[in-house]
Amino acid sequence: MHDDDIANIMRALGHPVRLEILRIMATQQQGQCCCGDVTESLPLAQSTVSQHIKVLHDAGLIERKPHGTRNRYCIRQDRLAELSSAFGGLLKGLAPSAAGKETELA
Amino acid sequence: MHDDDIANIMRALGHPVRLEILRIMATQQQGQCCCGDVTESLPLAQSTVSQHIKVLHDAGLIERKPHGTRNRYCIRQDRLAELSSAFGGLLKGLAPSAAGKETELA
DNA sequence: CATGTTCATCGCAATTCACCGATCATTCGG
DNA sequence: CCGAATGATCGGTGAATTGCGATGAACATG
Repeated sequence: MHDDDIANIMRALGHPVRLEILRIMATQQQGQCCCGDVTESLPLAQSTVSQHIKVLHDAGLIERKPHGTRNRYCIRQDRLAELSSAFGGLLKGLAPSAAGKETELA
Repeated sequence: MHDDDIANIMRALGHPVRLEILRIMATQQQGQCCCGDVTESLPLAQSTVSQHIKVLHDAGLIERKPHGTRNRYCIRQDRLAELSSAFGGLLKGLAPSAAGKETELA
């Protein structure tokens, strides 16, 4: 995972409403929910919620499964895991005296 | 740490240049460097770099210590630790079937 | 086929972001 | 006190983001 990817995901997570949307999705039965469920739980217009969902989807954080007249969304745990690992790597790279660790080991 | 705080930090980290700046700071001797060091390593104007540094500083991710005619910046490891913990909590809350874990335990 | 439901998408306005060059404040060396 | 250096900040431009209501596409049902 490159900086651009990490930054993209971070930006997608960089809005309180989107964090809340993810949480709502996680709380739903079987981790699945549709746009309406989210809209009900938030003081925002349906179009706005749909936009936020799109941002999360574009970042690859959620998955869309068309199902009849509505869409089911669920969190992509695989991507969360990837992110977690990439984030860990990032933090490690920023740790004190990570400065020449690789050459030390070489 | 609330969603707003997390989102703020995520947004600060949501730009590849800022990730790179943090890395540059970490690579520097004693984890300290000044604006010029960063500017030298990036194909951006000094004012732009200064802007990005300000974003990181506003997010509380770096610390500024005026030192003579220049400013020394360093990463705030304490804040990274906080973030790491908050991020972990976020991921846990998004994990599959985190849906009624608290009521289960209660 | 007509109707209702669900939601993505399309404008649109207001705000924020990213980048730049120019300027200003601070500080060190003579 | 003067000039050079460093870097924050200002003003401006173009692009992206955030919010909204309205429209449109896809589907289920009568």
